Amino acid sequence: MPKSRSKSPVRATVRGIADAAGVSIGSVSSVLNNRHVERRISPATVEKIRAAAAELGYLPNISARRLRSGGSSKNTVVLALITSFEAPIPLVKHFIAALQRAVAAGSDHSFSLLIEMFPAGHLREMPGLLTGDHFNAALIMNTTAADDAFLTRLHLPYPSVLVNRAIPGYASVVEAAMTGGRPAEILFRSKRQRLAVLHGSPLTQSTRARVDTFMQRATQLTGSAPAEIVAENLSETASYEALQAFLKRGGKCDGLYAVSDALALGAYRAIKERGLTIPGDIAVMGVGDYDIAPFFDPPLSCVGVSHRELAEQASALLLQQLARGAEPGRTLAVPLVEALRASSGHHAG
Amino acid sequence: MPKSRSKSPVRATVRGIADAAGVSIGSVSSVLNNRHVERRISPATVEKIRAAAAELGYLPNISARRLRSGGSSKNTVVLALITSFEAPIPLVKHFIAALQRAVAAGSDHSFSLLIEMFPAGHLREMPGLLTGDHFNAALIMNTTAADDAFLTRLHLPYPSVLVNRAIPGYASVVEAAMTGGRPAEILFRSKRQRLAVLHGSPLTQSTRARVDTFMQRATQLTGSAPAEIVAENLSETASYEALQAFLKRGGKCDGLYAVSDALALGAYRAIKERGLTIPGDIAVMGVGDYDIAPFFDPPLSCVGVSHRELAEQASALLLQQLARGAEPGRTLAVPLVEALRASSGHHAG
DNA sequence: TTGAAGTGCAAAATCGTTTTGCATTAGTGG
DNA sequence: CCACTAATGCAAAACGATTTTGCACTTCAA
Repeated sequence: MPKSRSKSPVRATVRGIADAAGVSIGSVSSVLNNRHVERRISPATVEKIRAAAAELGYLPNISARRLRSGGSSKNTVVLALITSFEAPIPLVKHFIAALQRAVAAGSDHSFSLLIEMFPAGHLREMPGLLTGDHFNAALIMNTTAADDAFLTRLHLPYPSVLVNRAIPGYASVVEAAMTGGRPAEILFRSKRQRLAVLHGSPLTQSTRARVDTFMQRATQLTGSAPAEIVAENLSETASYEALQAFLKRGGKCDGLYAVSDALALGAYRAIKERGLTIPGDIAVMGVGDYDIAPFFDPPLSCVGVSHRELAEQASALLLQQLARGAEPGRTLAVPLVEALRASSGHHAG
Repeated sequence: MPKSRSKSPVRATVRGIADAAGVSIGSVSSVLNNRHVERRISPATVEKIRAAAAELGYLPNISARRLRSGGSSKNTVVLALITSFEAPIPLVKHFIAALQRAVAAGSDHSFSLLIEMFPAGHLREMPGLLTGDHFNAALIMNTTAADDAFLTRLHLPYPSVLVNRAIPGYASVVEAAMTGGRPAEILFRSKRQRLAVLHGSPLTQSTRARVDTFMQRATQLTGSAPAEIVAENLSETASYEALQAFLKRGGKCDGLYAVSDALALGAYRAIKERGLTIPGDIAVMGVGDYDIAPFFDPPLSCVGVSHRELAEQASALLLQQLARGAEPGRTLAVPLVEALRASSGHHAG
């Protein structure tokens, strides 16, 4: 006779089903995996077990299952991609791809990729973050200042790489410093004198840097500070409305730096609707985070890091940490790439 | 004295470390979790254990860890998003978001989301797919015909929902049938007589349906079969080149249906470069899979399913299956939505 | 010298599953 | 009625980790 645990609320485990059906857990497992024929379980018993399983709403515990029958994927390394819900997903896509490539390229382990999302500012509440019992290593992006403060205070007990955030003690991959400086130079060389910068709200560590370095270099070159146009959020629509309002109230500029391509796209519409031309009346620079920037009308000039490159470096750094044990937290700067197209007055590309 | 297992190659487990350091596994665990101070492990022992762990390149087995110290997330349900590498990722984004919303909305379980990618046509080789020991339920998209055949033959032993594929026995969410018919009607009503359809290669089950229904309805309305323009792949560039070639060799049309927005964007460029206008010379219809279609120049008219809606329905269906046990494989058709904008000769939106 | 307090670590229990070996019962032929 | 096979399903041993318990030793004070 199978021993019963006699716990008050029957949990939906093999043991719970076994108790409910009055059989042993071995039999339950056999039936649940459709091995009942080769294990020679009688039809009546199979039926009893199936009924009990359905009744209890059984769902197998994946951890237990993998632990027991690991097979080839015995010690699977679990990689987590941790990002806030508000993330620009095109970036996420590159990370998924880069991790997959890095993993495929060469490794004795087998990997699986977990996506964890948290509401911006609430990283600390993510289950498993502190105990490290959900993954072996993590790639963390799109954190807010509050999240960063939290990470600074408590060092995570497993390999982790931050994207576009430099925090002491962590490995990180960031975009090169002059992301804002180059656009200022390019617009200036294109004979623009009244510059403006367009950004969303709130500013992150990296967009803040873009705005600041642009302001600084632009002021240096043109002798006057650029206008700062702030959209309500990071969407095309918000950008469109912000620039429309700027132009309507008589704002003037002949060179515009949008700190994301989504903003640039919204700006395009506002400029054209106003009857102005690109780059004739206003030259526009973006950062190259949309793959389709070359298909804007006119094609958008960009200065920024390649998302693909950023993702590639971050993945590599993570796997290195995993392989070599505790690597000192190194910060890697990804170099800028320029793509000059028609929107800045260069010939179409 | 701790008992040793004396296995030839020392594996990187707590036991392996314990053997190497000559201590018990309990002590190893304490040190590895930085509990050594409250567990009163001597500094010398701590050092020995740390050295052995580093030497062996220890990585904790996540399954074992979760199994033992599950805590609140004791029975975590693992949801997998399975897609081919070649997937249009914008869709993936919607699924991630929809699953997260559905899960947050109401459930007694805690969930975690796994992303699994496979090379198109090689779904069958995915580890854990048949045994079901990697996840509790799966949402499967972007399969090829070969993958579909495989799924037909072997029924997966856990709840699963297919996206844009109808296979007997599986629950699935597909776009409504007339995705191609409506664009034909809209272009015809807009006084276009020489229609054309632009698609990539290879055709999937759903793009094939779009092309076919368009062809059929267009022929019915205009009295002649539309031209079929085939791009080499699904990219903007391929589309640009295909339409450019078509126009260069004297191909004529005044109404174009592109079966994805990426293709439409490439088409825009080819049309404009040729000195033609949209919608004056050629009216264009897309399917609305780019969020930024309203920001095309001119704004792109679309008839298609909302990706958000598709993802929402699929997630809901998956969670229903999970909750109610085995639900009969139901196919859900997501209705079409129309957004008529300037590109089809309607007023700008 | 002896009891108490303190130290360091081994051993055992546990998480939920799968699988292997074995014990029991039923069925059959002589 | 006995022996032998077939049928059935139970018990126990893993899987790799964490946590709790408790034993053996030291050290110290009385």
